[in-house]
Amino acid sequence: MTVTKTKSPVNPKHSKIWQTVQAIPVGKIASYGQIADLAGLPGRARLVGKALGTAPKEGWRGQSVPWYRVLNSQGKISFPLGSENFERQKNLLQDEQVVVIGVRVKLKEFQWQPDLAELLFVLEH
DNA sequence: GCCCTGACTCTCA
DNA sequence: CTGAGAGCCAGGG
Repeated sequence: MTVTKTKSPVNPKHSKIWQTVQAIPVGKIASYGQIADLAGLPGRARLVGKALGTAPKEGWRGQSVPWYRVLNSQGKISFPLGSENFERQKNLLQDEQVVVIGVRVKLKEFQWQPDLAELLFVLEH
């Protein structure tokens, strides 16, 4: 039969990224590149940023997408200092006991290091 | 299809 | 630490 042109409202790569981001535990953070790798999209860190920007505010599959737990590879917030988004992200992180010094977080202490179980969970989705 | 832009990252100075 | 340059890829004009 003719394939009815169902307009896909959701970019599959984006939803895959959202799911991966949802696996980040409370109080932990991950980098764009790290999420890209876990989502099976190595080298597409920039895509992660774009995906988070279009993430449904209502959440995905019944869960909110914790976009604020994603920072750049240096552990720094990727929004211009002083912007609304910058403040919003910083506040949300601090609400979860993540220490933000200036524009940065100490990766040594807060970067998410998924164990095998968490890894498999993400890969299945 | 070309050109520019961006919530990125890595390397080198 | 800062900055420049080069990869990188998806979107929009």
